[in-house]
Amino acid sequence: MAPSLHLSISEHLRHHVVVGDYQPGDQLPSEHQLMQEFGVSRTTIRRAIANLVNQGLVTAHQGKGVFVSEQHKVAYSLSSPLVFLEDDMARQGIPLVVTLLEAGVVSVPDTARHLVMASANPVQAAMLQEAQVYMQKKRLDINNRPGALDYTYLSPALSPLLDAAPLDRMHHMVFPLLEQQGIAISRIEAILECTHADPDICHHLEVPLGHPLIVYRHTAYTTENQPVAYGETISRGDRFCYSLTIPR
Amino acid sequence: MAPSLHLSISEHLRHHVVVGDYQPGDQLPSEHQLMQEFGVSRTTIRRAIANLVNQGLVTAHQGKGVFVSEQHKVAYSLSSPLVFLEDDMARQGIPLVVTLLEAGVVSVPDTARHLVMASANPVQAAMLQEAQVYMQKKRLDINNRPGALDYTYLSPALSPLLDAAPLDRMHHMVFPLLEQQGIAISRIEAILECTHADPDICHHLEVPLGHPLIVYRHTAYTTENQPVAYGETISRGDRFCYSLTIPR
DNA sequence: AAGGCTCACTTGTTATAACAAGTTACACTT
DNA sequence: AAGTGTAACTTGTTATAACAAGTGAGCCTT
Repeated sequence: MAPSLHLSISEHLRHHVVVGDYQPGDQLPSEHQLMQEFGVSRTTIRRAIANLVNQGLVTAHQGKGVFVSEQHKVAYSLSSPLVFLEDDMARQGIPLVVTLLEAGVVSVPDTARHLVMASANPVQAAMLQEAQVYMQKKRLDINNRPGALDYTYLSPALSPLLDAAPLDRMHHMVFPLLEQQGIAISRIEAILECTHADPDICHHLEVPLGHPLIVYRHTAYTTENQPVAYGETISRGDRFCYSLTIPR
Repeated sequence: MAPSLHLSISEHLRHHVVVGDYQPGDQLPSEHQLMQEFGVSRTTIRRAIANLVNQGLVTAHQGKGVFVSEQHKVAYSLSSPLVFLEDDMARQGIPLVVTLLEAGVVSVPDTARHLVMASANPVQAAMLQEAQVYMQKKRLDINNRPGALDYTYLSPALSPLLDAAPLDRMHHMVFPLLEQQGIAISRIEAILECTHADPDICHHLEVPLGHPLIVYRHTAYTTENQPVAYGETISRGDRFCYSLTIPR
Protein backbone atom coordinates (compact mmCIF):
# COMPACT_ATOMS: atom_id res chain seq x y z
CA MET A 1 0.00 0.00 0.00
CA ALA A 2 3.07 2.22 0.02
CA PRO A 3 2.63 5.10 -2.42
CA SER A 4 4.57 4.81 -5.64
CA LEU A 5 7.75 6.79 -6.07
CA HIS A 6 6.48 9.26 -8.60
CA LEU A 7 3.56 10.12 -6.34
CA SER A 8 5.85 10.66 -3.37
CA ILE A 9 8.07 12.95 -5.37
CA SER A 10 5.05 14.76 -6.72
CA GLU A 11 3.78 15.29 -3.18
CA HIS A 12 7.23 16.42 -2.10
CA LEU A 13 7.42 19.04 -4.83
CA ARG A 14 3.87 20.17 -4.21
CA HIS A 15 4.68 20.66 -0.57
CA HIS A 16 7.43 23.08 -1.51
CA VAL A 17 4.99 24.99 -3.71
CA VAL A 18 2.23 25.13 -1.12
CA VAL A 19 4.56 26.04 1.75
CA GLY A 20 6.09 28.79 -0.33
CA ASP A 21 9.63 27.53 -0.91
CA TYR A 22 8.82 27.90 -4.57
CA GLN A 23 7.18 31.21 -5.36
CA PRO A 24 4.86 31.71 -8.33
CA GLY A 25 7.00 32.23 -11.42
CA ASP A 26 9.95 30.34 -9.96
CA GLN A 27 11.61 27.70 -12.08
CA LEU A 28 11.75 24.16 -10.76
CA PRO A 29 15.06 22.29 -10.85
CA SER A 30 15.59 20.64 -14.24
CA GLU A 31 14.68 17.02 -14.76
CA HIS A 32 18.36 16.11 -14.68
CA GLN A 33 18.87 17.86 -11.34
CA LEU A 34 15.79 16.21 -9.86
CA MET A 35 17.00 12.82 -11.09
CA GLN A 36 20.18 13.27 -9.07
CA GLU A 37 18.44 14.80 -6.06
CA PHE A 38 15.98 11.94 -5.70
CA GLY A 39 18.17 9.24 -7.22
CA VAL A 40 15.55 8.04 -9.68
CA SER A 41 15.25 7.82 -13.44
CA ARG A 42 13.92 10.47 -15.75
CA THR A 43 10.76 8.39 -16.21
CA THR A 44 9.84 8.80 -12.57
CA ILE A 45 10.68 12.49 -12.46
CA ARG A 46 8.65 13.16 -15.56
CA ARG A 47 5.64 11.33 -14.16
CA ALA A 48 5.87 13.33 -10.96
CA ILE A 49 6.01 16.59 -12.89
CA ALA A 50 3.19 15.50 -15.20
CA ASN A 51 1.17 15.03 -12.04
CA LEU A 52 1.81 18.62 -10.97
CA VAL A 53 1.04 19.91 -14.45
CA ASN A 54 -2.26 18.05 -14.40
CA GLN A 55 -3.12 19.74 -11.13
CA GLY A 56 -2.28 23.12 -12.59
CA LEU A 57 0.40 23.82 -10.01
CA VAL A 58 3.20 24.17 -12.53
CA THR A 59 3.54 24.81 -16.25
CA ALA A 60 6.18 23.21 -18.47
CA HIS A 61 7.76 24.97 -21.42
CA GLN A 62 9.84 23.00 -23.85
CA GLY A 63 13.36 24.35 -24.04
CA LYS A 64 12.91 26.61 -21.01
CA GLY A 65 11.86 24.66 -17.96
CA VAL A 66 9.05 24.05 -15.50
CA PHE A 67 7.64 27.03 -13.68
CA VAL A 68 5.32 27.44 -10.72
CA SER A 69 1.96 28.74 -11.88
CA GLU A 70 1.03 32.30 -11.03
CA GLN A 71 -2.36 31.44 -9.64
CA HIS A 72 -1.48 28.21 -7.94
CA LYS A 73 -3.59 29.13 -4.97
CA VAL A 74 -6.75 29.00 -7.01
CA ALA A 75 -5.41 26.24 -9.17
CA TYR A 76 -5.48 24.10 -6.07
CA SER A 77 -9.06 24.96 -5.46
CA LEU A 78 -9.94 23.82 -8.93
CA SER A 79 -8.60 20.32 -8.49
CA SER A 80 -10.67 19.94 -5.35
CA PRO A 81 -14.09 21.57 -5.37
CA LEU A 82 -14.52 20.56 -1.78
CA VAL A 83 -11.93 23.14 -0.93
CA PHE A 84 -13.57 25.56 -3.31
CA LEU A 85 -16.80 25.26 -1.43
CA GLU A 86 -15.43 25.47 2.08
CA ASP A 87 -11.86 26.54 2.35
CA ASP A 88 -11.68 28.79 -0.65
CA MET A 89 -14.52 31.08 0.28
CA ALA A 90 -12.73 31.95 3.46
CA ARG A 91 -9.54 32.44 1.49
CA GLN A 92 -11.34 34.97 -0.68
CA GLY A 93 -12.24 36.99 2.35
CA ILE A 94 -15.78 35.76 2.59
CA PRO A 95 -16.34 35.02 6.25
CA LEU A 96 -17.44 31.45 6.79
CA VAL A 97 -20.01 31.48 9.55
CA VAL A 98 -21.58 28.08 9.95
CA THR A 99 -24.32 26.94 12.29
CA LEU A 100 -24.98 23.28 12.90
CA LEU A 101 -28.77 22.96 12.72
CA GLU A 102 -29.21 19.24 13.10
CA ALA A 103 -27.22 16.04 13.37
CA GLY A 104 -28.13 12.40 13.59
CA VAL A 105 -28.34 9.09 11.76
CA VAL A 106 -30.65 8.85 8.77
CA SER A 107 -30.74 7.42 5.28
CA VAL A 108 -29.59 9.24 2.21
CA PRO A 109 -32.13 11.20 0.17
CA ASP A 110 -33.18 9.97 -3.23
CA THR A 111 -31.06 12.54 -4.99
CA ALA A 112 -27.92 10.91 -3.65
CA ARG A 113 -29.09 7.48 -4.65
CA HIS A 114 -29.68 8.77 -8.11
CA LEU A 115 -26.14 10.07 -8.23
CA VAL A 116 -24.73 6.73 -7.19
CA MET A 117 -27.01 4.78 -9.46
CA ALA A 118 -25.49 6.63 -12.36
CA SER A 119 -22.24 4.84 -11.67
CA ALA A 120 -24.14 1.54 -11.83
CA ASN A 121 -22.12 -0.11 -9.12
CA PRO A 122 -24.47 -2.13 -6.88
CA VAL A 123 -21.98 -2.33 -4.04
CA GLN A 124 -21.56 1.41 -3.92
CA ALA A 125 -25.26 1.99 -4.21
CA ALA A 126 -25.99 -0.36 -1.33
CA MET A 127 -23.42 1.38 0.79
CA LEU A 128 -24.93 4.78 0.31
CA GLN A 129 -28.44 3.55 0.91
CA GLU A 130 -27.52 2.49 4.40
CA ALA A 131 -27.98 4.69 7.40
CA GLN A 132 -25.63 7.62 7.49
CA VAL A 133 -24.33 10.17 9.88
CA TYR A 134 -26.17 13.29 8.92
CA MET A 135 -25.49 16.96 9.41
CA GLN A 136 -27.40 20.02 8.39
CA LYS A 137 -25.57 23.30 8.44
CA LYS A 138 -26.49 26.87 7.69
CA ARG A 139 -23.96 29.22 6.21
CA LEU A 140 -24.09 32.99 6.49
CA ASP A 141 -23.01 35.35 3.76
CA ILE A 142 -21.07 38.60 4.00
CA ASN A 143 -24.04 40.52 5.33
CA ASN A 144 -24.63 37.97 8.05
CA ARG A 145 -27.75 36.80 6.28
CA PRO A 146 -28.42 33.15 5.43
CA GLY A 147 -26.46 32.29 2.29
CA ALA A 148 -26.53 28.55 1.93
CA LEU A 149 -27.73 25.31 3.44
CA ASP A 150 -25.39 22.37 3.73
CA TYR A 151 -26.41 18.74 4.02
CA THR A 152 -23.63 16.26 4.70
CA TYR A 153 -23.95 12.49 4.87
CA LEU A 154 -21.03 10.37 6.04
CA SER A 155 -20.66 6.66 5.39
CA PRO A 156 -21.21 4.33 8.37
CA ALA A 157 -17.76 2.96 7.62
CA LEU A 158 -16.42 6.16 9.14
CA SER A 159 -18.16 5.69 12.49
CA PRO A 160 -15.09 4.64 14.49
CA LEU A 161 -13.24 7.69 13.26
CA LEU A 162 -16.15 9.97 13.97
CA ASP A 163 -16.07 8.98 17.61
CA ALA A 164 -12.56 10.33 17.81
CA ALA A 165 -13.70 13.60 16.25
CA PRO A 166 -17.08 14.48 17.77
CA LEU A 167 -19.68 16.12 15.61
CA ASP A 168 -19.49 19.48 17.29
CA ARG A 169 -15.96 19.83 16.02
CA MET A 170 -17.10 19.10 12.48
CA HIS A 171 -19.30 22.12 12.16
CA HIS A 172 -17.18 23.12 9.19
CA MET A 173 -14.41 21.75 7.01
CA VAL A 174 -15.43 18.14 6.89
CA PHE A 175 -12.96 17.03 4.27
CA PRO A 176 -9.80 18.40 5.88
CA LEU A 177 -10.86 16.61 9.05
CA LEU A 178 -11.33 13.36 7.19
CA GLU A 179 -7.95 13.61 5.57
CA GLN A 180 -6.37 14.47 8.88
CA GLN A 181 -7.61 11.12 10.16
CA GLY A 182 -6.12 9.21 7.26
CA ILE A 183 -9.12 9.02 4.95
CA ALA A 184 -7.89 9.91 1.50
CA ILE A 185 -10.46 11.28 -0.90
CA SER A 186 -9.35 10.39 -4.39
CA ARG A 187 -12.31 11.32 -6.53
CA ILE A 188 -15.40 13.48 -6.40
CA GLU A 189 -18.44 13.30 -8.58
CA ALA A 190 -20.48 16.46 -8.66
CA ILE A 191 -23.66 17.67 -10.25
CA LEU A 192 -24.77 21.26 -10.41
CA GLU A 193 -28.32 22.28 -11.04
CA CYS A 194 -30.86 24.95 -10.38
CA THR A 195 -34.28 24.76 -8.75
CA HIS A 196 -37.03 26.69 -7.05
CA ALA A 197 -37.15 27.16 -3.31
CA ASP A 198 -39.55 24.86 -1.49
CA PRO A 199 -41.21 25.94 1.79
CA ASP A 200 -38.59 24.25 3.98
CA ILE A 201 -35.73 26.00 2.26
CA CYS A 202 -37.59 29.31 2.28
CA HIS A 203 -37.66 29.24 6.03
CA HIS A 204 -33.93 28.78 6.46
CA LEU A 205 -32.67 30.98 3.66
CA GLU A 206 -35.30 33.68 4.18
CA VAL A 207 -36.30 33.83 0.56
CA PRO A 208 -39.78 33.87 -0.98
CA LEU A 209 -41.34 30.69 -2.29
CA GLY A 210 -40.04 29.78 -5.74
CA HIS A 211 -36.85 31.76 -5.37
CA PRO A 212 -34.07 30.52 -7.72
CA LEU A 213 -31.51 28.33 -5.99
CA ILE A 214 -28.30 26.61 -7.02
CA VAL A 215 -27.90 23.03 -5.86
CA TYR A 216 -24.45 21.50 -5.74
CA ARG A 217 -24.43 17.74 -5.09
CA HIS A 218 -21.25 15.80 -4.66
CA THR A 219 -20.12 12.31 -3.72
CA ALA A 220 -16.61 11.73 -2.42
CA TYR A 221 -14.83 8.46 -3.10
CA THR A 222 -11.77 6.97 -1.44
CA THR A 223 -8.84 5.54 -3.32
CA GLU A 224 -10.61 2.17 -3.08
CA ASN A 225 -13.51 3.71 -4.98
CA GLN A 226 -15.81 3.52 -1.98
CA PRO A 227 -18.22 6.42 -1.48
CA VAL A 228 -17.74 7.82 2.02
CA ALA A 229 -19.45 11.17 1.89
CA TYR A 230 -22.35 12.73 0.10
CA GLY A 231 -23.23 16.37 0.34
CA GLU A 232 -25.70 18.92 -0.91
CA THR A 233 -25.17 22.64 -0.83
CA ILE A 234 -28.14 24.83 -1.59
CA SER A 235 -27.24 28.45 -2.19
CA ARG A 236 -29.25 31.51 -3.00
CA GLY A 237 -28.88 31.95 -6.72
CA ASP A 238 -29.58 35.65 -6.90
CA ARG A 239 -26.30 36.67 -5.36
CA PHE A 240 -22.63 35.93 -5.80
CA CYS A 241 -21.98 32.23 -5.83
CA TYR A 242 -18.38 31.61 -6.61
CA SER A 243 -15.52 32.78 -8.74
CA LEU A 244 -12.48 30.87 -9.77
CA THR A 245 -9.41 31.29 -11.89
CA ILE A 246 -8.69 28.45 -14.20
CA PRO A 247 -5.19 27.84 -15.47
CA ARG A 248 -4.98 26.16 -18.84
CA MET B 1 2.19 20.78 -35.65
CA ALA B 2 1.46 17.10 -36.21
CA PRO B 3 -0.16 15.63 -33.11
CA SER B 4 1.95 13.20 -31.17
CA LEU B 5 1.30 9.52 -31.52
CA HIS B 6 -0.14 8.89 -28.11
CA LEU B 7 -2.61 11.71 -28.60
CA SER B 8 -3.69 10.35 -31.97
CA ILE B 9 -4.23 6.92 -30.51
CA SER B 10 -6.06 8.42 -27.56
CA GLU B 11 -8.35 10.28 -29.94
CA HIS B 12 -8.83 7.15 -31.99
CA LEU B 13 -9.90 5.13 -28.97
CA ARG B 14 -12.11 7.90 -27.69
CA HIS B 15 -13.83 8.04 -31.03
CA HIS B 16 -14.77 4.38 -30.67
CA VAL B 17 -16.17 5.09 -27.23
CA VAL B 18 -18.16 8.13 -28.31
CA VAL B 19 -19.50 6.54 -31.47
CA GLY B 20 -20.57 3.50 -29.53
CA ASP B 21 -18.25 0.79 -30.83
CA TYR B 22 -17.27 0.38 -27.22
CA GLN B 23 -20.24 0.28 -24.89
CA PRO B 24 -20.02 1.26 -21.22
CA GLY B 25 -18.63 -1.70 -19.31
CA ASP B 26 -16.84 -3.12 -22.33
CA GLN B 27 -13.22 -4.10 -21.99
CA LEU B 28 -10.68 -2.41 -24.21
CA PRO B 29 -8.12 -4.54 -26.04
CA SER B 30 -5.14 -5.30 -23.83
CA GLU B 31 -2.01 -3.18 -24.03
CA HIS B 32 -0.27 -5.96 -25.92
CA GLN B 33 -3.05 -6.16 -28.51
CA LEU B 34 -3.07 -2.38 -28.95
CA MET B 35 0.70 -2.41 -29.38
CA GLN B 36 0.33 -4.77 -32.33
CA GLU B 37 -2.72 -3.02 -33.75
CA PHE B 38 -1.06 0.39 -33.84
CA GLY B 39 2.50 -0.85 -34.22
CA VAL B 40 3.85 1.21 -31.33
CA SER B 41 5.54 0.49 -28.03
CA ARG B 42 3.85 -0.11 -24.72
CA THR B 43 4.99 3.35 -23.59
CA THR B 44 2.86 5.02 -26.21
CA ILE B 45 -0.15 2.81 -25.62
CA ARG B 46 0.02 3.42 -21.89
CA ARG B 47 0.21 7.18 -22.37
CA ALA B 48 -2.80 7.07 -24.67
CA ILE B 49 -4.77 5.07 -22.12
CA ALA B 50 -3.60 7.31 -19.27
CA ASN B 51 -5.06 10.15 -21.27
CA LEU B 52 -8.44 8.44 -21.43
CA VAL B 53 -8.30 7.58 -17.74
CA ASN B 54 -7.61 11.23 -16.92
CA GLN B 55 -10.66 12.21 -18.90
CA GLY B 56 -12.75 9.67 -17.03
CA LEU B 57 -13.71 7.80 -20.18
CA VAL B 58 -12.22 4.50 -19.08
CA THR B 59 -11.13 2.87 -15.84
CA ALA B 60 -8.11 0.60 -15.51
CA HIS B 61 -8.01 -2.36 -13.13
CA GLN B 62 -4.73 -4.06 -12.47
CA GLY B 63 -4.87 -7.72 -13.41
CA LYS B 64 -8.20 -7.38 -15.19
CA GLY B 65 -8.08 -4.80 -17.93
CA VAL B 66 -9.31 -1.38 -19.02
CA PHE B 67 -13.05 -0.83 -19.13
CA VAL B 68 -15.23 1.88 -20.58
CA SER B 69 -16.68 3.99 -17.78
CA GLU B 70 -20.36 3.87 -17.06
CA GLN B 71 -20.68 7.62 -16.80
CA HIS B 72 -18.40 8.61 -19.64
CA LYS B 73 -21.04 10.90 -21.02
CA VAL B 74 -20.89 13.15 -18.02
CA ALA B 75 -17.17 13.05 -17.35
CA TYR B 76 -15.87 16.48 -18.21
CA SER B 77 -12.30 17.57 -18.13
CA LEU B 78 -12.24 20.03 -15.32
CA SER B 79 -8.99 21.60 -16.36
CA SER B 80 -10.64 23.57 -19.15
CA PRO B 81 -14.22 24.71 -18.60
CA LEU B 82 -14.20 26.52 -21.89
CA VAL B 83 -13.74 23.19 -23.58
CA PHE B 84 -16.40 21.72 -21.35
CA LEU B 85 -18.77 24.32 -22.60
CA GLU B 86 -18.02 24.10 -26.29
CA ASP B 87 -15.68 21.51 -27.62
CA ASP B 88 -16.10 18.74 -25.12
CA MET B 89 -19.83 18.38 -25.42
CA ALA B 90 -19.45 17.58 -29.08
CA ARG B 91 -16.61 15.22 -28.31
CA GLN B 92 -18.83 13.32 -25.95
CA GLY B 93 -21.41 12.71 -28.57
CA ILE B 94 -23.76 15.47 -27.45
CA PRO B 95 -24.71 17.15 -30.70
CA LEU B 96 -23.71 20.77 -30.70
CA VAL B 97 -26.24 22.59 -32.81
CA VAL B 98 -25.60 26.30 -32.74
CA THR B 99 -27.47 29.08 -34.47
CA LEU B 100 -25.99 32.53 -34.82
CA LEU B 101 -28.82 34.87 -33.92
CA GLU B 102 -27.10 38.21 -34.10
CA ALA B 103 -23.68 39.77 -34.61
CA GLY B 104 -22.33 43.29 -34.55
CA VAL B 105 -20.38 45.85 -32.60
CA VAL B 106 -21.72 46.94 -29.23
CA SER B 107 -20.51 47.71 -25.74
CA VAL B 108 -20.22 45.18 -23.01
CA PRO B 109 -23.12 44.76 -20.58
CA ASP B 110 -22.77 45.87 -17.01
CA THR B 111 -22.37 42.35 -15.78
CA ALA B 112 -19.08 42.04 -17.63
CA ARG B 113 -17.84 45.32 -16.28
CA HIS B 114 -18.58 44.12 -12.82
CA LEU B 115 -16.55 41.00 -13.48
CA VAL B 116 -13.56 43.02 -14.55
CA MET B 117 -13.90 45.43 -11.67
CA ALA B 118 -13.55 42.52 -9.35
CA SER B 119 -10.00 42.05 -10.57
CA ALA B 120 -9.32 45.70 -9.70
CA ASN B 121 -7.27 46.50 -12.78
CA PRO B 122 -8.31 49.86 -14.29
CA VAL B 123 -6.56 49.17 -17.59
CA GLN B 124 -8.42 45.95 -18.07
CA ALA B 125 -11.67 47.56 -17.07
CA ALA B 126 -11.23 50.33 -19.63
CA MET B 127 -10.47 47.80 -22.32
CA LEU B 128 -13.60 45.84 -21.75
CA GLN B 129 -15.77 48.93 -21.62
CA GLU B 130 -14.88 49.77 -25.20
CA ALA B 131 -16.93 48.67 -28.14
CA GLN B 132 -16.75 44.97 -28.79
CA VAL B 133 -17.50 42.48 -31.49
CA TYR B 134 -20.65 40.82 -30.33
CA MET B 135 -22.28 37.49 -31.08
CA GLN B 136 -25.46 35.92 -29.82
CA LYS B 137 -25.86 32.19 -30.32
CA LYS B 138 -28.55 29.66 -29.52
CA ARG B 139 -27.62 26.14 -28.60
CA LEU B 140 -29.90 23.11 -28.90
CA ASP B 141 -29.90 20.22 -26.47
CA ILE B 142 -30.08 16.50 -27.19
CA ASN B 143 -33.79 16.65 -27.90
CA ASN B 144 -33.31 19.42 -30.41
CA ARG B 145 -34.98 21.87 -28.09
CA PRO B 146 -33.37 25.18 -27.08
CA GLY B 147 -30.86 24.45 -24.33
CA ALA B 148 -28.80 27.57 -23.86
CA LEU B 149 -28.13 31.06 -25.06
CA ASP B 150 -24.59 32.25 -25.70
CA TYR B 151 -23.37 35.81 -25.69
CA THR B 152 -19.78 36.37 -26.78
CA TYR B 153 -17.89 39.66 -26.75
CA LEU B 154 -14.46 39.92 -28.34
CA SER B 155 -11.92 42.62 -27.61
CA PRO B 156 -11.36 45.28 -30.31
CA ALA B 157 -7.69 44.34 -30.15
CA LEU B 158 -8.68 41.22 -32.05
CA SER B 159 -10.24 43.09 -34.97
CA PRO B 160 -7.43 42.49 -37.49
CA LEU B 161 -7.55 38.81 -36.76
CA LEU B 162 -11.31 38.70 -37.00
CA ASP B 163 -11.16 40.01 -40.56
CA ALA B 164 -9.16 36.96 -41.47
CA ALA B 165 -11.77 34.72 -39.88
CA PRO B 166 -15.18 36.10 -40.74
CA LEU B 167 -17.93 35.90 -38.20
CA ASP B 168 -19.93 33.31 -40.07
CA ARG B 169 -17.12 30.86 -39.50
CA MET B 170 -17.19 31.60 -35.79
CA HIS B 171 -20.68 30.31 -35.18
CA HIS B 172 -19.15 27.88 -32.68
CA MET B 173 -15.82 27.10 -31.09
CA VAL B 174 -14.54 30.60 -30.52
CA PHE B 175 -11.57 29.66 -28.38
CA PRO B 176 -10.07 27.05 -30.70
CA LEU B 177 -10.31 29.60 -33.49
CA LEU B 178 -8.54 32.21 -31.40
CA GLU B 179 -5.76 29.83 -30.54
CA GLN B 180 -5.44 28.79 -34.14
CA GLN B 181 -4.65 32.40 -34.97
CA GLY B 182 -1.97 32.63 -32.33
CA ILE B 183 -3.95 34.11 -29.46
CA ALA B 184 -3.10 32.10 -26.39
CA ILE B 185 -5.68 32.10 -23.60
CA SER B 186 -3.84 31.62 -20.36
CA ARG B 187 -6.46 32.28 -17.73
CA ILE B 188 -10.20 32.38 -17.33
CA GLU B 189 -12.21 33.99 -14.60
CA ALA B 190 -15.69 32.62 -14.22
CA ILE B 191 -18.74 33.31 -12.14
CA LEU B 192 -21.72 31.05 -11.86
CA GLU B 193 -25.10 32.20 -10.69
CA CYS B 194 -28.78 31.59 -10.98
CA THR B 195 -31.62 33.88 -12.03
CA HIS B 196 -35.16 34.04 -13.25
CA ALA B 197 -36.00 34.06 -16.93
CA ASP B 198 -36.85 37.49 -18.27
CA PRO B 199 -39.22 37.88 -21.24
CA ASP B 200 -36.40 38.03 -23.79
CA ILE B 201 -34.87 34.79 -22.58
CA CYS B 202 -38.27 33.11 -22.35
CA HIS B 203 -38.76 33.64 -26.03
CA HIS B 204 -35.51 31.99 -27.06
CA LEU B 205 -35.39 29.16 -24.55
CA GLU B 206 -39.11 28.45 -24.68
CA VAL B 207 -39.59 28.51 -20.92
CA PRO B 208 -42.25 30.29 -18.85
CA LEU B 209 -41.54 33.65 -17.27
CA GLY B 210 -39.53 33.32 -14.07
CA HIS B 211 -38.14 29.93 -14.92
CA PRO B 212 -34.87 29.13 -13.05
CA LEU B 213 -31.77 29.63 -15.18
CA ILE B 214 -28.07 29.12 -14.68
CA VAL B 215 -25.81 31.91 -15.85
CA TYR B 216 -22.15 31.19 -16.55
CA ARG B 217 -20.05 34.31 -17.10
CA HIS B 218 -16.42 34.14 -18.03
CA THR B 219 -13.60 36.45 -19.04
CA ALA B 220 -10.64 35.06 -20.96
CA TYR B 221 -7.20 36.58 -20.50
CA THR B 222 -4.10 36.27 -22.66
CA THR B 223 -0.67 35.43 -21.32
CA GLU B 224 -0.10 39.20 -21.09
CA ASN B 225 -3.08 39.35 -18.74
CA GLN B 226 -5.19 41.27 -21.23
CA PRO B 227 -8.89 40.43 -21.35
CA VAL B 228 -9.79 39.54 -24.92
CA ALA B 229 -13.11 37.76 -24.61
CA TYR B 230 -16.12 37.91 -22.38
CA GLY B 231 -18.98 35.45 -22.59
CA GLU B 232 -22.28 34.62 -20.98
CA THR B 233 -23.99 31.29 -21.25
CA ILE B 234 -27.56 31.07 -20.02
CA SER B 235 -28.83 27.52 -19.63
CA ARG B 236 -32.11 26.08 -18.52
CA GLY B 237 -31.63 25.17 -14.90
CA ASP B 238 -34.38 22.63 -14.52
CA ARG B 239 -32.60 19.95 -16.44
CA PHE B 240 -29.23 18.29 -16.25
CA CYS B 241 -26.52 20.88 -16.29
CA TYR B 242 -23.23 19.15 -15.92
CA SER B 243 -21.52 16.50 -13.95
CA LEU B 244 -17.86 15.96 -13.59
CA THR B 245 -15.41 13.52 -12.14
CA ILE B 246 -12.54 15.20 -10.43
CA PRO B 247 -9.31 13.29 -9.93
CA ARG B 248 -7.29 14.52 -7.01
C1' DA C 1 -16.33 -32.30 -4.47
C1' DA C 2 -13.19 -28.90 -1.93
C1' DG C 3 -9.42 -26.77 -1.47
C1' DG C 4 -4.96 -25.18 -2.93
C1' DC C 5 -1.43 -24.55 -6.37
C1' DT C 6 0.50 -23.04 -10.54
C1' DC C 7 0.55 -20.60 -14.77
C1' DA C 8 -0.76 -17.40 -18.07
C1' DC C 9 -2.78 -13.27 -18.45
C1' DT C 10 -3.67 -8.48 -17.14
C1' DT C 11 -2.07 -3.56 -15.60
C1' DG C 12 1.51 -0.89 -12.51
C1' DT C 13 6.15 0.90 -11.86
C1' DT C 14 10.72 1.98 -12.94
C1' DA C 15 15.12 2.09 -15.55
C1' DT C 16 17.84 3.07 -19.69
C1' DA C 17 18.41 4.89 -24.12
C1' DA C 18 18.01 7.68 -28.19
C1' DC C 19 16.36 11.32 -30.83
C1' DA C 20 13.26 15.58 -31.67
C1' DA C 21 12.44 20.24 -30.72
C1' DG C 22 12.43 24.75 -28.38
C1' DT C 23 15.55 28.20 -25.92
C1' DT C 24 19.51 30.83 -24.77
C1' DA C 25 24.07 32.46 -24.59
C1' DC C 26 28.32 32.97 -26.52
C1' DA C 27 31.64 33.21 -30.04
C1' DC C 28 32.33 34.17 -34.62
C1' DT C 29 31.67 36.31 -39.02
C1' DT C 30 30.34 40.11 -41.77
C1' DA D 1 27.62 46.90 -34.32
C1' DA D 2 24.70 43.52 -36.46
C1' DG D 3 23.71 39.28 -37.70
C1' DT D 4 24.75 34.27 -37.89
C1' DG D 5 25.68 29.98 -36.27
C1' DT D 6 26.86 26.72 -33.08
C1' DA D 7 26.81 24.45 -28.72
C1' DA D 8 24.77 23.47 -24.52
C1' DC D 9 21.09 23.54 -22.14
C1' DT D 10 15.92 22.62 -21.54
C1' DT D 11 11.41 19.59 -22.14
C1' DG D 12 8.81 16.25 -25.51
C1' DT D 13 8.29 11.69 -27.55
C1' DT D 14 9.09 6.99 -28.22
C1' DA D 15 11.30 2.40 -27.79
C1' DT D 16 12.96 -1.53 -25.09
C1' DA D 17 13.40 -4.04 -20.98
C1' DA D 18 12.58 -6.01 -16.53
C1' DC D 19 10.10 -6.88 -12.54
C1' DA D 20 5.92 -6.23 -9.30
C1' DA D 21 1.25 -7.18 -8.44
C1' DG D 22 -3.58 -8.38 -9.15
C1' DT D 23 -6.77 -11.78 -11.57
C1' DG D 24 -8.70 -15.97 -13.19
C1' DA D 25 -8.79 -20.41 -15.20
C1' DG D 26 -7.48 -24.92 -14.86
C1' DC D 27 -5.15 -28.67 -12.92
C1' DC D 28 -3.98 -31.30 -9.12
C1' DT D 29 -4.13 -32.96 -4.56
C1' DT D 30 -6.80 -34.20 -0.69
